[in-house]
Amino acid sequence: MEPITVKNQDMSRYLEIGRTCACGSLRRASRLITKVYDNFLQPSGLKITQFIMLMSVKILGPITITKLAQKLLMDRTTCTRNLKNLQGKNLINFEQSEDRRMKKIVLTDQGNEILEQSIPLWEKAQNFLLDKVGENQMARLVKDLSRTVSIVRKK
Amino acid sequence: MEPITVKNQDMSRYLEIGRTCACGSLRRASRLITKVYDNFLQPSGLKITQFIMLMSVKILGPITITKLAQKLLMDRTTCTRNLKNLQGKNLINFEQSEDRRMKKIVLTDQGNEILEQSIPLWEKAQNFLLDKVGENQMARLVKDLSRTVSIVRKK
DNA sequence: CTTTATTGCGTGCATATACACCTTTTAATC
DNA sequence: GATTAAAAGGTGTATATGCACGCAATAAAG
Repeated sequence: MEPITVKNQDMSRYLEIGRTCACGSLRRASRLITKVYDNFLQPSGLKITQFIMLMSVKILGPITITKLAQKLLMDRTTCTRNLKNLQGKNLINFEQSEDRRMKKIVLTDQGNEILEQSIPLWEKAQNFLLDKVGENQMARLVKDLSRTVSIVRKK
Repeated sequence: MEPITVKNQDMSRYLEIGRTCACGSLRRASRLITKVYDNFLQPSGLKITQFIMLMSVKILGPITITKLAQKLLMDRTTCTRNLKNLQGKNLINFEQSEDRRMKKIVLTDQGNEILEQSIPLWEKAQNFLLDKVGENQMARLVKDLSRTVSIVRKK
């Protein structure tokens, strides 16, 4: 019987890892929730990532790629390519700056328009979750995520 | 003054969306935490996604692609391609089943070995987070994520 | 036993993500 | 002012992600 016992012990260790891995939980949830938002946003032609980037540019005004990437905790080169997609859809554009190393990202008129149109769709997704998960639960989750990020980023 | 007032009102609306979007929070956190685990796992040659998939195959035994994808809340075709990478590294393989539609995923010997070797690296990452975030905080986050996923998945 | 539905899987396409490495431009140092 | 350091950005490569569509094998319906 011993081999079986040993095997079972090992298995419970693996199960424990599977249950407790913070990254696994995050990525699983991220995939699921992303799909929810993407589905609701579909009529706008935007995915939630694109919506978030447009919204960020709207809020942070003309901003450089590097700084936007920092705000979104995204690799700069990821940001570059995501922005290129948005430029291809005519939703953002790049302004040449005085400092010729950098360019400033700005929303186009069409970008503003699409963003405005997609906000109600975002609200539908958000409310769908609020209804299901509960307002308190959801607020706590968002807050905990934000706090976790702050702590982990601290050097 | 009115145009400015209106403009500011709109801006606070955008800010509110940016702060409260569950998907934005999740994806930001997911990017950051993924990087933490990927860094710790680097000596193993695995990324956290691959580690999780190997671990899942270890736990769920010989399992079909579709069922593994369901467990991981991952699109089946994503699962297929991720598995193809792992097969390329000789970490998993496919067994032909009686039902010739399906194949069963199994760990190779090398897959078992690499998984075993990478567990201490995963533990380093997990402990790094536990230290920073705190045990209770982290447990709550993982639990909340799991609960959220359960609720959202319910039809 | 044929027809139809379902199940499991693969591929093409597009987006998202990040690392390594490189170029260009500005800032700092001497 | 020349040299060096730092900052901003781009490209190549690789992995991760999911949708639309199609194929083959099995199960269900008639």
